[in-house]
Amino acid sequence: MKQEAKSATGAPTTLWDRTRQLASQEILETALRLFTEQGYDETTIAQIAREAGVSQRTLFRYFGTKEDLLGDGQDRFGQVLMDTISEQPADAGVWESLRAGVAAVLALHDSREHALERFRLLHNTASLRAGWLEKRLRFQENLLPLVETRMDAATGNEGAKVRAVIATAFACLDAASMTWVANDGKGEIMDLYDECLAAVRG
Amino acid sequence: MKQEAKSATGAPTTLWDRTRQLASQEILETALRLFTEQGYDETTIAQIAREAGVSQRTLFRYFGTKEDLLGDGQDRFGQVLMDTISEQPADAGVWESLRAGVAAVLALHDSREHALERFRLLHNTASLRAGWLEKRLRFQENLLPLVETRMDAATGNEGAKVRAVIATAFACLDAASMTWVANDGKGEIMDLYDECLAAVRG
DNA sequence: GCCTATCTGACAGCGACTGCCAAGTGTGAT
DNA sequence: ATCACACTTGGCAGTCGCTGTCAGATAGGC
Repeated sequence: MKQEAKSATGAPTTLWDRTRQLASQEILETALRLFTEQGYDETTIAQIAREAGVSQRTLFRYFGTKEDLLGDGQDRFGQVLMDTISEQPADAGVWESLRAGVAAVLALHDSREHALERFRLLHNTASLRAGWLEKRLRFQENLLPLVETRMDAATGNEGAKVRAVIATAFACLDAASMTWVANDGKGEIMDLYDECLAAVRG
Repeated sequence: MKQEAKSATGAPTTLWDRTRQLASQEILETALRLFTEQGYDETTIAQIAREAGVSQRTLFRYFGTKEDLLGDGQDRFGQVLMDTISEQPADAGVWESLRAGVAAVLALHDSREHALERFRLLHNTASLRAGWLEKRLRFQENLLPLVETRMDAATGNEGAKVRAVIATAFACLDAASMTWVANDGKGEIMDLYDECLAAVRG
C-alpha cells in the first residue's frame, strides 16, 4: 500500500492527506449548501459540523473561521493578484495592470453560477461584506510597492496617490460586481468594470 | 416614548435624562481611554463596565455594540453626508458635491488630536476597519438616488456608474486619511483628498 | 403616600472561537 | 509483525460579545 500514485501537483499523497482533503471538501460543500439554503447568519457551526460528520473542534482546525468556509482560495486571491500585476509588461500603465489583476482574480471562479451564488451571498450578508472589505484592504496595502513603480514619479505624500488609484480600481470592481448580482448575472463583470472606470475617469 | 424637550438650551430635563447622559458619557470616556491605552481587542466589555461603574447589561443597553463605543456620531455621519450633498446647488457637479459631503463629515470631529486618535485606532484595528467599511458601504448605497440626479443621463446598468463614482470618492477619502495617519496628522486631509482624486482622474 | 413608568443589575444562555488532554490511527523503522 | 512516534481527532471547559428575562430599585405624576 505504499508508493501511491502522486498527483500532478507533486504532493506526496499519503492516506492522511487524502482523508484530510476529503473531509475538507465535505465540510466546504455542506457549509456552502446550508449557507445558500438558510443564510449565513442563520447557519451555526454546530449544524455544519453535525451534517458534515465531524466535531466542531475539527471543523475549526480545518477552517479557522466561519468566514473561511466561503473563500476556498481566500488567500489565493491576493497571491494571484500580486503575481498577475507583477507579470505585466514594464510599459503597461497602472490602470491596465490593475485591470489585468482584476480579470485574473475573476477568472479564478469555477463556473458562472458558482460565482453568482458566492457574490450574492457576499453582498447580502453584512458580516461577510465587512470581512471581505477588510481582507481586500490588506490586499491593497500589499499591492502598494508593486503599483508604485508603474506610476508617475514624485509621489511625495507617502503613496497617498498610489493607495487612491488601487482603491479606485477595487471600488469599480465592487460597483461592477454589485450591479452584476443585481442583474442576476447578466452580462460580463469586466464590461461593467470598464464602464465604471470610464465613468470615474471620464 | 415621550419626547421631552431635548433642546440644547439646557432646559430642565428630568433627573433620569441627566443621569442617563452622565452614565453614557462616563462609559464613553472610559472606553476610549482603555482602547487607546491597551488596544481595542485587548479591552473587554467587562473591564469597561467595571471601571465605568455599571453592569455589563446596562452598558449594552446604552450602546448596543462594542463598536458603538467609538462612534458617538456613527449614524450622524450618514445624515450629515446626505444633507450636505442634497443641499448643494443644482448646477454643482457630482465630484464637487461629493467633495462637499466629505468635507462636512470631516468637520464633525471635535479637535485635530481627537480625530487623529480616532483614525489611528480605526486604521490599526482590523475588526474596527471591517465594521467601518461595512457601515460606509451602507452610506454609499443611501447616496445612490441623491447622486444619480447629478450625473449624466443614460445610466443604463442599474446605476453601476453612480456606485463607482461614489465608491471612488470614499476610496480617496480612505487613501487620504490613511496617509494622514501615517504622517501623524501632518497637513490637511482635504488637501490629500484632492491630491488623490487628481491622481485618479488624471 | 401611592401607583405607574422607567431603569438597573444579576443570572442564564447562545454562538464563535481557543486551549488542553486523552484516545485513536497511519507511518516508518526495527 | 511489532513497536515507537507523529499526526489527527473529539470532548470538555472556558472566554468574549451579545440577548432575553426577571426581580428589585428609583423617579414621576397624582
